[in-house]
Amino acid sequence: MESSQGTKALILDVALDRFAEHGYSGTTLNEIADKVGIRRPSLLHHFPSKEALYRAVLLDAFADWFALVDEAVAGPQKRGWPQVERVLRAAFLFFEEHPEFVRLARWEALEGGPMLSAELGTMLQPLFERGTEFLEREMDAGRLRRYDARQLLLTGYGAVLSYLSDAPLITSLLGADPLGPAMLAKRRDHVVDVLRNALEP
Amino acid sequence: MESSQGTKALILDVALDRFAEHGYSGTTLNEIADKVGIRRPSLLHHFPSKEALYRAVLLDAFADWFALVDEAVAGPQKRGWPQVERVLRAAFLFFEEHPEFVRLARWEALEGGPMLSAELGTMLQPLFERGTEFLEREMDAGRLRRYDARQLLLTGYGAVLSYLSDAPLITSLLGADPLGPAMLAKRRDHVVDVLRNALEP
DNA sequence: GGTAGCCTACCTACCAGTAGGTAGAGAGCG
DNA sequence: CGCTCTCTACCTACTGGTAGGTAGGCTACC
Repeated sequence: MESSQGTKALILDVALDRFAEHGYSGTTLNEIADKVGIRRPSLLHHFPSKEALYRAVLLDAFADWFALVDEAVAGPQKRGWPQVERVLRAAFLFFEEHPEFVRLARWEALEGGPMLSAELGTMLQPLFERGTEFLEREMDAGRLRRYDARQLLLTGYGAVLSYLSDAPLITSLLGADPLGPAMLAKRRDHVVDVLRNALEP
Repeated sequence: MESSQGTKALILDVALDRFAEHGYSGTTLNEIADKVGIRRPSLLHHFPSKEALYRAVLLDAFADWFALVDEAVAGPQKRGWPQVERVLRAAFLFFEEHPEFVRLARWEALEGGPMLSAELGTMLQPLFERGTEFLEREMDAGRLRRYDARQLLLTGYGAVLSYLSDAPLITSLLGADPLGPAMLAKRRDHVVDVLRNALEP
């Protein structure tokens, strides 16, 4: 019971870390089991298969993300750019604090594994639609410059997540740790800045 | 000789396709050999190891990319936004025509394999620096709105490449093929649009 | 209270399958 | 002939997953 819960949670923790680091096919169960401190069969006692473990990790991670979005949207509703900035900053902060989530999502987006097309797609779609509708409403009201709302969401997605997921590459380009506090703050302000100038009417 | 050259080129071709599709660890030599139409040992006659093959593929792909950049920059130099748009559109077109390159680069950026930090990093850095210098010059001259030039380059990188590399995810969000001609044109114009509004003084 | 039965968590030993890579022989050709 | 290319046959290492067993805690019944 107690040790079970602890172990299971620990496995999920370690697995998130490894899958985020090396992707699904780049991670082995032995690797995870070793880090947890048990043998592979013991790991498979808690999760019936590698894929089941991966699913659990993915669903867990996205549950956190959905929770954040709900919370961010539930807050004091503003209009036009201020609301966009509010959500943008909340998302950025979440990603900063969950770098494993970002990389996990990126792997998933690249691989387009079975999880994605099936469950994740249908989980993300409503979110995407909600964002689209908000942007279109604000554009119609003239509070934001007009763009294709879906394209705009994808632009934000790319601008924010690429930086955080591609840290290895960006490190070698910038010659500095892109995930350090100073650089993160710089990045956050930059993206906000660019989008504000592009969006404010 | 002839068949050797042909086979070697064919191997590189197929390997690019597979590595772009499933990444390094998700691709097997058998998979490549099968598609080429030879046995794995025959493949290993042309490239001493999987890693060597991967290196060759990566270097080949980036050689194409560097060639394009040189060409794009060599053209009739303009100033301010028009030059940015020119290069941006050239890059976008190149990526559209080389979707395998985009995904390969993305995978590399994520994995941050040994290739990246060592060779690719040092290959991309001068390019990055050149872009930075151009942007800073134009900003100093007041022909572009002021931003952190490096951050701006990374934003462009993310906005363009995410869309093209994450096609599987975006398909399920958009409910349409993001790599179809119509969608590509839409994306191209959107990114140009956003950046113009953000950059023109 | 002791003890029999069951359950959870973990182990070692093993399975079949597949990964990348090697050895060596045969074919075709200059 | 020698050289290049390809093959079959093989190797070792390791993959995800299974079989079977053990230690220890909880519950129930005498």
